[in-house]
Amino acid sequence: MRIGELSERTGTARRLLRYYEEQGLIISARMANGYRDYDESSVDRVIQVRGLLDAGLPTRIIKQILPCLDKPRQIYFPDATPEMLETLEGERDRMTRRAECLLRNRDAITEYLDAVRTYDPAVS
Amino acid sequence: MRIGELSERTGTARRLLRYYEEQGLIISARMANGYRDYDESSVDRVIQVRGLLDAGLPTRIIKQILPCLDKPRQIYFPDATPEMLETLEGERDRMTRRAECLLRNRDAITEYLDAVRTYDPAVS
DNA sequence: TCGAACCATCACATACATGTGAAGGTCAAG
DNA sequence: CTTGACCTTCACATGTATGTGATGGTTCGA
Repeated sequence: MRIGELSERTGTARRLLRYYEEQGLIISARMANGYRDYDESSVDRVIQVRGLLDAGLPTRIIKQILPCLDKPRQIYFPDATPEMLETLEGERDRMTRRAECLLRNRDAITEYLDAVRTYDPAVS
Repeated sequence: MRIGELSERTGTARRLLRYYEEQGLIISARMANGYRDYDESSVDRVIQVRGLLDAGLPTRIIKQILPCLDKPRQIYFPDATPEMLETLEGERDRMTRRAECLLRNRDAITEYLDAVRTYDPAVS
């Protein structure tokens, strides 16, 4: 598919799709006329990337995480250097802390909303 | 305490503490000589703020969330407008999605690390 | 009383993700 | 064959969080 369709299906500006490609987060083939050509899997990939960006990860880190998500994983094993594995461990732990922070604060918001509605049921 | 101590205890640059104050995320009293004066609760507050920033929330949103976290919550109730509550609900849901995304990807990293180590136990 | 270590404000710079628009090529439908 | 809707690259602009440094006031110990 061309960039316009991918853009619509992922809700992502064309500009950003090109940017993600420049950052090595997605890839595209090229048609004879130079247009980018994406396959179906790009849709999920872009959604993944956006989710991680929204959760505060920079493209540099996302790029390192992506190989972990390619499902038929047989390939790309030998690339893993010890430093890379250490980075991944660190990021994994950081993601855990981030998620915990989000859930903790989310629960506080829920509590607050419940309290407000108990105090004044009219506002809900 | 003065800004230097708060900076050390939270691992946050002085510059940023002033910035957070400017954005309405923390407050400080002033000493006679103009120095900022923080109380103990500022430490937790700053750590909260940093966690949320790291998880991708902008200061604008954090500012709206913070009142939910003040523990003796009796106060500040009547401020809650319906629009504010709607915003909070939206952010709460967004935080849930973010956390899920993080955990999902974290698990994929863990799986990957396990697989790599099964393949080549030497690298761990 | 001098110097070091704090503090203040202000301003400019940077990294990153994103917006926007110019200048031009491709292609299909009228 | 032209128009409009795509696509390309390039470049400049923006917002947000952060870094860095200048300039000057305060405090405290040698």
